[in-house]
Amino acid sequence: MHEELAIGELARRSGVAASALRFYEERGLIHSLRTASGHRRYPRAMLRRVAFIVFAQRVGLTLEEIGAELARLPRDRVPQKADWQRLSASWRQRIDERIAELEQLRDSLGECIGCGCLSMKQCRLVNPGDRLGERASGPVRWLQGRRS
Amino acid sequence: MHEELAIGELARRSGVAASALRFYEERGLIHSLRTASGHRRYPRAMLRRVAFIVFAQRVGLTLEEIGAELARLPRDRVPQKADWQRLSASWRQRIDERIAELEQLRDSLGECIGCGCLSMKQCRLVNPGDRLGERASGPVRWLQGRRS
DNA sequence: CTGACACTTCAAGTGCACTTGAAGTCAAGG
DNA sequence: CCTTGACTTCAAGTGCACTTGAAGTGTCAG
Repeated sequence: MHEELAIGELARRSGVAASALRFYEERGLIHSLRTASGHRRYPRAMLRRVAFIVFAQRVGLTLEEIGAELARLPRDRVPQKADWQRLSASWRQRIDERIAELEQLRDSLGECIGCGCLSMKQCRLVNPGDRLGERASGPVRWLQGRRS
Repeated sequence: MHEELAIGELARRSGVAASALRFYEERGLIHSLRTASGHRRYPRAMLRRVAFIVFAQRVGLTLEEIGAELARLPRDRVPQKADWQRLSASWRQRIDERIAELEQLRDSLGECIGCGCLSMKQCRLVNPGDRLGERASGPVRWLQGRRS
């Protein structure tokens, strides 16, 4: 087993397509060293970085936001467990907010959907007061507050 | 207050842009009657239908899926509370699954992100065994199971 | 040396959910 | 009658996250 990974190997191990990895590099989310012939080589630690990207996407961050998070990692050394934990700490709140929204949505099924309150006078879904940590490209106002 | 709504009125009351309403009509999600001059007129019940669409999107359904759900509504009468509840009943499971995923994600923060298990041998995030009820256009394999 | 296959760049295409713009029509007040 | 604003259609554009294709180079087994 080699010390460094080719793009195909990283793709296979991470489950992320090679084209996506090149795209991430273009966007500055990951970096690569090159062989004399121009082929990308990744240190094994890149696997964890790609993992972070995938997880963060599931949490609902855009690639731009993920890039901003990754920029907070130390550049002078390989990130340690504590570094990753520090970054992902901010996810916790985001996840909790999204869970709260989904629970409210669930508990309101049949109540708000079925009733006449959707004219937005008194429905408790109208102003949940939480920001939604989810990529939602659809129309939002019932349930408030655009993509944040 | 008129018995029927113009598109601007429906847009204002629902918070959904008029252009989006026209788009929904094009996709068959909503329908309109026309005045002699071709302007759209919506019955007040359309407000609830649009509400359903917005809510369903927050739950993570695509417009195509929402259209399929709406097609199950009775066509010979205005949908009643029970009709809407029947449709949204299927959301409950979807919401619960998504909540479970988020909880697992949250509880694994720092544990899986920080550790070395992301080489996908033993990480418990790799095979959560649940289908993710979320539009996720990103790469998926850690955390399994593409968009459905 | 010859295939086969992995890799390279760059441009264009995809899917979803819309939005925007152009060009024109309709409705109501002054 | 004139203007203003809401409406109409149709085509094209947008943002995100990639994917696909073309044309070419590198690597390695036999």
